[in-house]
Amino acid sequence: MLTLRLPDGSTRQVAGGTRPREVAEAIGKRLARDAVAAKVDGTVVDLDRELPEQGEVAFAVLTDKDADALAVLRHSCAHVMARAVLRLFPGAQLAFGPALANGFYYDIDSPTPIREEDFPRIEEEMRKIVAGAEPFERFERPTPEARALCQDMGQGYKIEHIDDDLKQYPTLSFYRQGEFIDLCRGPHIPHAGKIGAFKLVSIAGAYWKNDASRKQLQRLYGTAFFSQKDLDAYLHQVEEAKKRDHRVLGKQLKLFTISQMVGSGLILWMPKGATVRGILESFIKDELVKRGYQPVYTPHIGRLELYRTSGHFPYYRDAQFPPMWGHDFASIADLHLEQLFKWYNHPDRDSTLIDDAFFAMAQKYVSHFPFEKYRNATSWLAKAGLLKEWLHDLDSYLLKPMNCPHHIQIYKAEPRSYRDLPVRLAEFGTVYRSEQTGELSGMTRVRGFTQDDAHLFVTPEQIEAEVGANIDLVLFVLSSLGLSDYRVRIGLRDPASDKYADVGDPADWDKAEKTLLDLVAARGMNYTAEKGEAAFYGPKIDFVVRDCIGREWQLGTVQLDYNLPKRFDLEYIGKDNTAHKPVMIHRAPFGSMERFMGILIEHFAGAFPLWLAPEQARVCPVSEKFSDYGKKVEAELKPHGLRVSGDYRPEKIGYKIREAQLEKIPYMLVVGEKEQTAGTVSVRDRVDGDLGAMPVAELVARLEAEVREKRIRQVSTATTGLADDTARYAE
RNA sequence: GCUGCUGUAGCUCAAUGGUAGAGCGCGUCCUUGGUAAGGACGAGGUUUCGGGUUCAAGUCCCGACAGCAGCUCCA
Repeated sequence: MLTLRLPDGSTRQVAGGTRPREVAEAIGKRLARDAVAAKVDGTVVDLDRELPEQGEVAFAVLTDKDADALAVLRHSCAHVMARAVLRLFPGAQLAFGPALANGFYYDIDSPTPIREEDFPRIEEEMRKIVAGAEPFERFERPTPEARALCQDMGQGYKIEHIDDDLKQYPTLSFYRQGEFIDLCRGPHIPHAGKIGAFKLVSIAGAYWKNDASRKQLQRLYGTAFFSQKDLDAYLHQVEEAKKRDHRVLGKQLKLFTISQMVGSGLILWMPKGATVRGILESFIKDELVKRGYQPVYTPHIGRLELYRTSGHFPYYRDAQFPPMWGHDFASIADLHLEQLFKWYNHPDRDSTLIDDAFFAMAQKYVSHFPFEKYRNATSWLAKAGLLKEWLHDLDSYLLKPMNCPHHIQIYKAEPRSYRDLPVRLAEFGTVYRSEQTGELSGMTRVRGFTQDDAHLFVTPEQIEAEVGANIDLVLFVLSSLGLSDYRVRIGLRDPASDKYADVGDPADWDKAEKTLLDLVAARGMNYTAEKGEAAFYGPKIDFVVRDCIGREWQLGTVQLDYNLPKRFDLEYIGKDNTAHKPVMIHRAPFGSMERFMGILIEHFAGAFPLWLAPEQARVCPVSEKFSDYGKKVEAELKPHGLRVSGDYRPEKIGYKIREAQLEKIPYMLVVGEKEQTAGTVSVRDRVDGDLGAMPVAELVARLEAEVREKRIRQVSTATTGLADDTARYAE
């Protein structure tokens, strides 16, 4: 006998090996009809999976009301889509096809590429399959047989998956639906007829096993719901979310622009955007003064030697703008070195061609390069080595990819005593990174950006308090702006990755990682610890938010670093009158002004709270006759530091209101005959509408209070994910 | 960087291989008004750039550049 603990708290005795379907039938006809899957001790299973023989389990029948059921439905819909594709694209091979937070995808390798034009006929085929309402039938095979079955079906990726990841299991499960069989862990809905509505969304490339060195497959995205109504609501929500896109609003509200003449990924802040940014910067600066930071300014470039010492140059070469070599030959040699590597990856290229071009250029410029040695080198590796070595002896300047090396030099500029620590050096430091073209995105991923950066040099005893204070600072900043929809990620090193191979002592890493984990745990914060997410010099705590289409972006960050102090040989004199190594904390509560602004635009849907609004109020005279009075009101508000403008065009009041409303100006000040006579203004609130007339002094008091309190009246927190990285890998 | 899609007026978008259009915005004039769009007229284009096919290219082909979506990357 098996005891089931039902969601209502009651228990029920059933025979061992009973199926959830039978339990549902026993409970009620309607439940049996609506059942989609079941949940046993937190695990979602098919309705036909046998329950344990004995003991006691938590048991629930899942219907279309449960989020878990929706995920099952979507995974099943992925199978339906794959089945349709196999019918229409013979020879197509299937890779992975999981459910996502808002839909599903299936990675497919088809001999004839699938195009968006094919969506209607794939959907048509899917409709037929759904109408057929055939059941999803689970069966298991011993792993060698399972492999053979995949071979029979010509599904090479499934075989590779078995060989790579599933060999340790004695048996593997498949799901059959009509002629379609797929290696799959499940669970699935009882039959395809449960899929009430679905839609293919997009198609994109995706690498097999997420590895850029492997074959690129086609990833078909779709979504599915229990009803057409839910699908329509979702699509509507997606459309609404897109209206908040900072790239759209940034243009509409004249906050920023990007010019191809300046370059892609380089943000030009327009006056209104710059106003918001300026206020945010002042806000942070005020906090930093209170928290014992000292301002510094450092230049935008630095010697290559600086970044060789810090490790940035060797580690992130690809992501940096090339060094400004002091010697023309160096840039040629640098380019040549790159070509050598390319040539190595494409052995069909003729290396003598590169060499000839190289020599022709090189001999014009330089005599102290070991030409003979280079010519006689027998392997590409030897050539690359010579070039590298020679280049390494040359100095140059680099656009700074990070601020820390500069700040470190300020620390080093004077002898430090333990009495001076912690030293907290802060700067809105602008950095440049040559991000891959495919990565650039509005303000959220750019090539030049300003970090609200600071570096803290502390004694080991101070780490806990200082990291803790910085976590608090980030939380304070986020809450000041009403940003509550974020997650906390602790980035740890991945010992298997060579990214961390040469930097730092494993003991220091362990110590640093433990410190961060302990601090966050002590605060009771929810977090995920992710391997391989650490910076190359140390672990970090990141605050991650989502944009309007569901992509995740790191904003605030606090990073602990034992390594750069060693690389730069930093020290302070301790109580014992001997030199000690300080520990560094890198931190940026906003992250970058650009990215933060982009997220903030979406967060407020462009309707900034009064304290941030680039234009706080606009005077709108009812007719030109009252322009003079309007200008008088404007002049009375400005000395209070209020950002006020006036609309004195010969337009009707309705038109002026509409424009101000679309520009998301918090207050519209209507003045006409009545106001002029009474010496008042009629106040229209962006959110609440007409507030009636009031004296100017009352208006000033009202606005000043709202600014002082940094009052937030409207936010748009609902994010709609078209994409989601919490994919459930149910193969 | 990879795969796919896209690139037409300041913005959003039309235009079967045959004279490039609309709405909004902009300018001028009329209108002087009471809380989300008054009216008239007008200016505005090397259809991203470079090649090619064709009697003829915004339209078809190739390449570059840029944007979008996804993948990879992200100090």
